[in-house]
Amino acid sequence: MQARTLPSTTALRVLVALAEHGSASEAAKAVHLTQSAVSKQLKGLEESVGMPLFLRNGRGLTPTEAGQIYVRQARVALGALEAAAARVAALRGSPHSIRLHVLPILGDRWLVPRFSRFTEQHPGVDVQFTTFVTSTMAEEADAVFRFGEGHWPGQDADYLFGRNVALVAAPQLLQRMGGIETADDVRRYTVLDHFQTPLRWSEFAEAQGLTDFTPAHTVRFGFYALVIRAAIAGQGLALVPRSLIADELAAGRLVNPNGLGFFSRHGYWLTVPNDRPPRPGLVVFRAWLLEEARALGPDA
Amino acid sequence: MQARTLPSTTALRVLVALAEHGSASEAAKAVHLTQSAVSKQLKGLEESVGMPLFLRNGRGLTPTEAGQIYVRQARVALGALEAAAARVAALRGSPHSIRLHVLPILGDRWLVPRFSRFTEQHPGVDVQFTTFVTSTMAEEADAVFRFGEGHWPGQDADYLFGRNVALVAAPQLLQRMGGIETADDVRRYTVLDHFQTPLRWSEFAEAQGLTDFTPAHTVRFGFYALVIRAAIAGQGLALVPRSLIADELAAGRLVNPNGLGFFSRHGYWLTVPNDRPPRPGLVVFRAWLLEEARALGPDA
DNA sequence: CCATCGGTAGTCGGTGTTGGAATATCTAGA
DNA sequence: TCTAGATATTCCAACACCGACTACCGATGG
Repeated sequence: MQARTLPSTTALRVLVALAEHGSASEAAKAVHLTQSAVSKQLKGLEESVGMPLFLRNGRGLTPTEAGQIYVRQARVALGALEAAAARVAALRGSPHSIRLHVLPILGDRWLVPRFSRFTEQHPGVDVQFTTFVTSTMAEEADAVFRFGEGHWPGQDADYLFGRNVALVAAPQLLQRMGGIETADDVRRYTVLDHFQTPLRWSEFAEAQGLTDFTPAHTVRFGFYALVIRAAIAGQGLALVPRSLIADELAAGRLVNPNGLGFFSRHGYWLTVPNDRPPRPGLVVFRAWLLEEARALGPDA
Repeated sequence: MQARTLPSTTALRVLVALAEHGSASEAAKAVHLTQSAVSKQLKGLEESVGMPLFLRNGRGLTPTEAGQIYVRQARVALGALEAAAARVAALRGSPHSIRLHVLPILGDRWLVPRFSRFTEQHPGVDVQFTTFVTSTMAEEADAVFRFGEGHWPGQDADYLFGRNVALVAAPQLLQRMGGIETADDVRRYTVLDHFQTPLRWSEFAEAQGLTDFTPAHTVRFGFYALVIRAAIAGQGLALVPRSLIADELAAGRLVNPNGLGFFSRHGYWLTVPNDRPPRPGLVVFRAWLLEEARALGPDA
């Protein structure tokens, strides 16, 4: 009943990772493959589809219209599979398995890098991650990472970090555009934004006492990873939680002119439904997570 | 971000085929693999999930609770991929590619066996099948096979066949239970039914002039293939369009006691949306299809 | 204009997966 | 117990896939 062979699941993961990271090299890291493999997966997929899914622009990859369609559907497909795994795990009801719903940027930049330490300390706890959003996903998870002000009905929320937001840019951009001394200088720049956290720039303007804040140009992205990527590429200014870009600041790929930034009302939280007793594994995980967050310091 | 490896897409197709056919051997035919490969795919899937997905009862396979969850989600995943292919094909807009939405039983038993003749005669037409139902699927298809009375708003419908319904049973069952002379004898039997065409038995009773028709027992299935399979296995009586079981009747695996049956108001139709001009390929396909249907004879 | 840098594409070889054929095993039913 | 019809297993060949490496391409900066 099938005309051609269906794409493999790794091809789907590659596709989604490409869309989220905008580059084969970075997508490769995310899916634990090499750039070569990612490139070939994409090529194979494009051949089977019969048209290009991503545009090569010498500076990364951007999805074509067909690519966007495929990415969206790949997300649905992968989400379905994760949901199946989650529901079956719930069926098994092992008290030491927990299901987490993680925000992509948080998983990539913060949780995964330090998660190996947790598995070393607690080998008995089986943690299942999920990053794809399907309608029922949030309810099925034992704990959900969320972005917001800390109030969600029916949820106990523990603050992790993310309120300390820094204004960052690529050093070359600042050099070219003539530096940033005060917040007012920001007006001359292109600013980079994220669809789902659109309040950042108005919060920034408010915190800096700026009125009539209208940047020269705004570019929006669907994924935070792309915002960071664009900032590194010198495409504009970004507002990013400091803890997410510690590496880039240390390496000098991004700079924080004059220490400009602010404390946001919005941050990253771990939420647990308060209508059911927490699983034993979850208690352990939450304790570990909060300890890791505390290690970032009081102003994270 | 993924704990274990995700199932391959062929594993998903195998899973769905298993659920629809209830047997590894038949599922193998449906997905164009051998029974051996199907068995191994299932085993691999169960190992990665960590619990059995199907119960082996010596007479086929029936899904466990976990299996049902996985089958449902696999269906969603495969549907998403098919939708992606369909939407991209629409994007490409090749006038000679057409997208069909086929009922599983019709595809398996009627369309696929004779479809090779079509591709021989019309190599230029690229036909894409879809059997999985996702919300938007029916709208995206250029033509849809439907079961009903022939009236759908906004659709032009051509009758194919399926109104000539036969009462069938396995010969051993009749032998054991003492044969069926008149429709009245049916009351003593277990009858097999399909969730989505529940009117068959009441139509039958009405056509035979039976009042107070309450069979000894009713067993319902989600797929018509399972109804036929159960009938062959001697689990009860079934009402099936004659054209779908010509092979079984000819081979004696099923018999039609006393020629009992009736002409239903419901049959199989090909419907085409009447709000857009049909694609060139579709015109060719429809003509071919109606010719094939006419070849079944006037009483099909 | 050229060198460099950061990225993608292609080639080659080893490895692991997968499917088919044949066979063993199991179960229900006579 | 025997048989028919199903599933499970074993062995093997073919293939897909990944990784390392190299080639290549475009943008950028001197």
